[in-house]
Amino acid sequence: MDSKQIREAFLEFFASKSHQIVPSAPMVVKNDPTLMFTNAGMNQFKDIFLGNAPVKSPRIADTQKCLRVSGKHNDLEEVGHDTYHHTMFEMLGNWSFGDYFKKEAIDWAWELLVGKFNIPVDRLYATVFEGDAKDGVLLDSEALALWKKYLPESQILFGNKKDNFWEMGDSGPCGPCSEIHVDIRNDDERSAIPGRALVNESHPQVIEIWNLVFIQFNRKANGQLEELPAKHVDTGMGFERLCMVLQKKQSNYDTDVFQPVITELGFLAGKKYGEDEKSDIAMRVIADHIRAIAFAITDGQLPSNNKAGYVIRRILRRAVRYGYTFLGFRKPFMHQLINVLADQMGGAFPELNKQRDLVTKVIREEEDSFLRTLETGIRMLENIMGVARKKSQTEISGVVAFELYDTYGFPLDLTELILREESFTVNREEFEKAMEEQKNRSRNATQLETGDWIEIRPSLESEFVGYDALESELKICRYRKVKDKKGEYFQLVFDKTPFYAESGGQIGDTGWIEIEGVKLEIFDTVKENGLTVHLAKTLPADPSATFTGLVNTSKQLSTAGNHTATHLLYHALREVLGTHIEQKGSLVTPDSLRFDFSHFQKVSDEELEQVEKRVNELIRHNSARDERREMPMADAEKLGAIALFGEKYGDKVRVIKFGDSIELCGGIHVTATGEIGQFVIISEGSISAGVRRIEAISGEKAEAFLRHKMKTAKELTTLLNNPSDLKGAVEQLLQKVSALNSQMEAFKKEAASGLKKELLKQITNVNGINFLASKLPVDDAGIIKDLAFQLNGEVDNLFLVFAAEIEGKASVHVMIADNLVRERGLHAGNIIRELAKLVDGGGGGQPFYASAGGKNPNGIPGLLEKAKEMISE
RNA sequence: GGGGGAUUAGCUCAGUUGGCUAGAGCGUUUGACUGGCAGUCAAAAGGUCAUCGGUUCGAUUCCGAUAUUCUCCA
Repeated sequence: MDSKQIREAFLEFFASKSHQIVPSAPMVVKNDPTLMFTNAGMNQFKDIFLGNAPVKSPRIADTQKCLRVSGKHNDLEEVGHDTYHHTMFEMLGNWSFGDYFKKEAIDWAWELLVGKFNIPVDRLYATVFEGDAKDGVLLDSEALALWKKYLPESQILFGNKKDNFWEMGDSGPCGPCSEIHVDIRNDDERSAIPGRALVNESHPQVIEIWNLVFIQFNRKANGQLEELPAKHVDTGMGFERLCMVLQKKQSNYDTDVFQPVITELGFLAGKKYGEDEKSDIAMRVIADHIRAIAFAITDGQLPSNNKAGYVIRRILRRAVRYGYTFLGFRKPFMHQLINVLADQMGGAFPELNKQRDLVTKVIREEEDSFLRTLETGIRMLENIMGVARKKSQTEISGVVAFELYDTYGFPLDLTELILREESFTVNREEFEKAMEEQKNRSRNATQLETGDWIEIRPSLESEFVGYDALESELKICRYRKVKDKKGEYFQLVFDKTPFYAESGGQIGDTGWIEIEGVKLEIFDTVKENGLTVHLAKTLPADPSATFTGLVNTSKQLSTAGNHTATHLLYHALREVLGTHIEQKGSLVTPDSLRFDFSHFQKVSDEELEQVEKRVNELIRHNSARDERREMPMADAEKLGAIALFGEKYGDKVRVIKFGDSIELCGGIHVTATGEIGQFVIISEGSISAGVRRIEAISGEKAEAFLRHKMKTAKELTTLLNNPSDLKGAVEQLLQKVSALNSQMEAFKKEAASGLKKELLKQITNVNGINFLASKLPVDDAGIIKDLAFQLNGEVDNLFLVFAAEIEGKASVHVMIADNLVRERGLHAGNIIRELAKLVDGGGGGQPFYASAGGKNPNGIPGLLEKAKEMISE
């Protein structure tokens, strides 16, 4: 079976057991502060497990794109070195939400693996939770009994809390799990050492393939477990591993999931996979990472310099690093693999095919930029080695290596590699120490304490009523205190709320909750795991009372205007530039809007003008908002509604339509486009390869902006005596200024040359030196400097002192011919320090030229005298 | 969120006890050589040294803030 058939077989099997098959959620997670990427199949159902969302379908199965870069079983730096760990992988899973439990989960797992996939029974092992005294949980005898139906006891193992008890976090739903392991070693090895001894021992050929989690408890913040009323099943089977087992390979990378990319890579590098351990590792690293990067980008996460985007950038750089070191690539190469990848996986994940060009471009750009970073690092390393050589050291300080890594992003392994070639070593201990310090600093800075939720009344979902009202009666269901470095605040959850939580680029509402004339400020509203959480500095006196929630209407109105304007902008962009425009990001605040979209060139001024004009036209059409809150996804698609890549949508979606602009959107909008009033584009630019950003304003802000512009223009017109052609008048003015300037330059030059002639006459011979000391009638230090340099070029053996009064202060300059500096040991800097005392000032400079200033211009005559005395000695 | 860097010509970057009339390479323009192109040589243009404030006689350089950006950690 090839990988496509395996994926299909899994989904078909569970469909036949009345499971609803759902698409994979995006790999990039939104609305969950604890998670950046989907790292397990259950992530998209977290809301349901937490009880924040209702069960839509009791039985579900899917294949889920997951990304793991850190965690207890996974370290980015290890991926590629073995044959079965990955950054991105597919997790096949089946779920029961309060429906079937252990019996069906185990029976079906068996039916599929043994009955359908024909995995030999003697190669399978199951683990069962042994119980934990501290938690007061007994051995999972139910699971044990079920396994005994299929497996001899010699193939059933008991696992402790670490291996066989699954928890989502410090608190929340949890329960025992049962893992299925498979032994794919050859018969000789199997008879030498029983597979039983190798289960959970990180053996590459005795591996866990499927984990069946039985969620039956809820762990409270105090650590206690309570039995859940509705029990769930959550399973996950690593797709790549399954393919390895079924295709009878010894490595995930030997399956048809990775081989096409590896073959292409070998072609590009001129190497064959399987001939050299080091280049094999590099090829595995790249084959793995290219998938992670490509899917992250299609899910809307571009590489960037922080958060999730930075994780993607680091994965890409790791791959480039391996290609650079072990495959000899010196030019971008990763982007050339996208075509093969898209051909192979675009069927199951169409988003990859659709965005092939963008992915290629973005990766190429990133590769270029990292190769530049490497160049800079290599240059710096060469300097460092040069210094070390001079001091005849052979060890480079770990602090220096750490600086290279920490500040310039130059990886330690490359540092060591390059140093080794030149017979240097690096002090690793110092490096580790510096790293440890950095980690401690970060940890201390991110202390965040969250208290237990205090429940006032039970609630399943907090109902959002803000589409219809900006004011509503509400009750607090639960609250908790959160403490971070800056202070503490409270998170409140209401039974229903008119406050819009930050989502889809639109920032959260602010406002108040009021009781008997007392107002409590809500300073932000956010979404956490599908729950709308309101932030307040303090708690009300009686949290159990009924309040009136009041949204800050003026702010929200501006926000709504900007949000609708964003839709119109998107629409206009597609009209003017073409339908290849895809939204890549959006920020809607009361003050402005920001819209990122895919487009491969700069948007020209003409196009920008056209877009702006079109949006204002759409505003004047005054199209009324046509809102459908519960439209089935299929109908929305038929309507031609625009959806976002990387956004998770339910079966029922909200559709917002203004004229021909139709989008899936949960945000707040004006009732008709006319309310926006006005739309002005402020800037257009690039934020990454193939992605442009437009910033714009609307409504009152736009009006104020234009008024200000007009006022400026009007003031200019007045200043220029009301010319009929303002631009022409300014041009004329500029011309005049530049003509005057050059004239003035000429005059100045003439004056200076007159002055110069005069000064030349004043030169006297003192002690064989051509001496000149003069107070100049000049008010620009630059001219004095100029004169000094000119005279120095024309007169030999020159020693000159110039002084002038500029804006009530003294300015003094000393110039000494080079030969005098050399022969007589004169130093202008030292001399001027002496002289400057006479004008209550100080100064300095180089041996041949120095300048000084002083507060007392009356000292100038004395200063000039003193200069002569100094030279006469 | 915390730490460390960077911001100098169109681009890539130099520029240390604070004072060198701020430089290099590439690119651009012009000229010369050449039948033409490529090329070589010569010359020129191009800088609010990110912004604002402070220290100082004097700041690209030191200090502080802001913006942008890179990088590491969480």
